[in-house]
Amino acid sequence: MTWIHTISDIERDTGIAKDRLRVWERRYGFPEPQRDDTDERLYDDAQLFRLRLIKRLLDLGERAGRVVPMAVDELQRRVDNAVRPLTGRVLDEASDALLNDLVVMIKATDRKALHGRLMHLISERGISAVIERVIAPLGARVGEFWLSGQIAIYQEHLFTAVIRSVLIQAMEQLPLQSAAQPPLVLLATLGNERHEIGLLMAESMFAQAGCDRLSLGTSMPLNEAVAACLAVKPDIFALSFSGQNAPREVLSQLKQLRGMLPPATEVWVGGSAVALRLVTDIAVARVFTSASDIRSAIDVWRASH
Amino acid sequence: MTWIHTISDIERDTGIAKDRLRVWERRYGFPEPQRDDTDERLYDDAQLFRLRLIKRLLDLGERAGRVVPMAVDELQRRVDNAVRPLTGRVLDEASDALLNDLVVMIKATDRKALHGRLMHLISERGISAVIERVIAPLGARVGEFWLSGQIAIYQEHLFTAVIRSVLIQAMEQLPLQSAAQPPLVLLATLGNERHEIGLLMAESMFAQAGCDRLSLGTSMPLNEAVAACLAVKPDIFALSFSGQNAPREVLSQLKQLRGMLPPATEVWVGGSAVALRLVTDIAVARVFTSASDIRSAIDVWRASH
DNA sequence: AAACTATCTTGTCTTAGACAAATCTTTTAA
DNA sequence: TTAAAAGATTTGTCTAAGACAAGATAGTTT
Repeated sequence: MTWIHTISDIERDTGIAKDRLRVWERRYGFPEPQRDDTDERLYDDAQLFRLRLIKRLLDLGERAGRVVPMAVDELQRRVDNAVRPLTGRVLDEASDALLNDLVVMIKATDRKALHGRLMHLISERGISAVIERVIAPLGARVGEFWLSGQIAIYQEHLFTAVIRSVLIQAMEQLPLQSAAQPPLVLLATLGNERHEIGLLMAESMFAQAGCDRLSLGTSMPLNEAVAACLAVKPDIFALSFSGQNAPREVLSQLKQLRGMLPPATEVWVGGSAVALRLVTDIAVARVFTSASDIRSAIDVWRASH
Repeated sequence: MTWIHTISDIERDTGIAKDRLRVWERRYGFPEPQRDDTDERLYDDAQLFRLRLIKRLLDLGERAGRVVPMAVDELQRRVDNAVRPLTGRVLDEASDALLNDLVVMIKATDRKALHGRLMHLISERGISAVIERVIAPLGARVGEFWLSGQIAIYQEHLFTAVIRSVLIQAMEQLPLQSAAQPPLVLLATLGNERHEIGLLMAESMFAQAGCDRLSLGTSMPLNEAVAACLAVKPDIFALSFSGQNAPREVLSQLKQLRGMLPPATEVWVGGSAVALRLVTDIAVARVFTSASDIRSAIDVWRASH
């Protein structure tokens, strides 16, 4: 079954504005959609798919003039290359098999099996190990499968729903550590970032480290995030960025943020590392590439307060 | 402090597309923004505020030609009139004072007090009573305060965060009712609907009624929601609509949904009643105007299965 | 190598006109 | 009197090509 999409559909599905699509067509000759009887653009599935790849590469820092005219397989190759070093941290066979099992459950929308398996894993190995070795790489795989059309949006939502429920349940079950003055962590995701899983994983790690935490949820406008931070006065402001974010955008947001927050508030960021490699150089925020680092960072923080 | 907004800001903050803003200016003479040195539109706070009121009335079913040229106080009056019958279910003094207390906490961003007070109320009166008499009307008030600029977006997010955490905690604490075959409820919010609280309240009610439930979260595209429903095969598909939704839109979505789902799957909808009055007439979904009805409806459902 | 300048690139804004789908109003028929 | 059909209006979104500023790249100089 092949579908026909209007320019509005394409804008919604890819995040590329209508103006931008039209100007690409004028300048680079792609996409050149069919027209209906009133001369309005009608895009097909192949164009949508190619545009998704293009968007991904643009978010990774490529320039429009270079990638827009590129053929599909070339685009695919480049996306794979860019993504491999992140997704494919060499895994042993057992872990790989486990992940495959879980992916099969997601594709079969077998939420009960997924939920049960994950809860069992957590009780066996502990929450932080499962986050780092199972949930995080699983999230990356799901993202890739979605990009290549092997997983539907609703399956991704179901996956998110299951992870959300698993992690919340696991957090509730953590023993109450009544430290005298636990650090207060404010969590959020900036701008258009709708990926909740990264945020949940971070929150779980903070929970396990005995922190007092408050999550603002996803998609906070920058100035609102700052306002919230000034009002709540957390010790740490933790942000999560997925691969969907353009590196430039991330960097500029973080710089602005740092400038507007009191120096005493630490800014910690985590997520897919593409965007964050840039940040490490500039001392604008503390970058976490691995979930387990949060634990030790909190210990250090505690020691110095 | 008065702020200047570009047309993109206005689009983001009000949800009114740029084209629409320009054509209103051309046709109705409002908004007529200042221009910068390159002739680009610059809107001020008063215009933004008036546009928010206009958007609200449009969502309530008014037509653009009528409301766009209207003066602010007239707009305000009409919004108040439209909203009163929903928000203002006559409250006794004690309840009113309680709500005022809670609003004060929100304005002071005192999340701990809010969390504590709500948890205490729940342990005292039970989750469903608190949802119906406290959280639901509180949500309505917060929405109104946000519209009139007395509550910032981040405060609304904080409020949502606190409610989310309170309700999840309360759900976890519910006794495990191991009925033989609990009904499976799939929950979601359609389209642009980002209001999570309604969904959480519904989920809590289902949880209390001993249902097996799975929430897809907010903003599911219609066709994806259908796909999810076909895959999960729930007994009940529960949808939440806030006042942000245009009645027509809601109705058309529900009709489409009903047509695409198997007849055995019941569709239950709830939320601010404006949009839903329409639905009651057409037998397309079961409408809930009060949270407590869910409980008895589930009992009925159980009896017949 | 760092800093400055100039040249491209690229996204977004501008204009006014056209049109289809939705909604309202009027007319016609049962 | 009510219901259906027809006509008129409203309204959101599309179209075109041009302009421009901010950002990125390349070239030059210190």
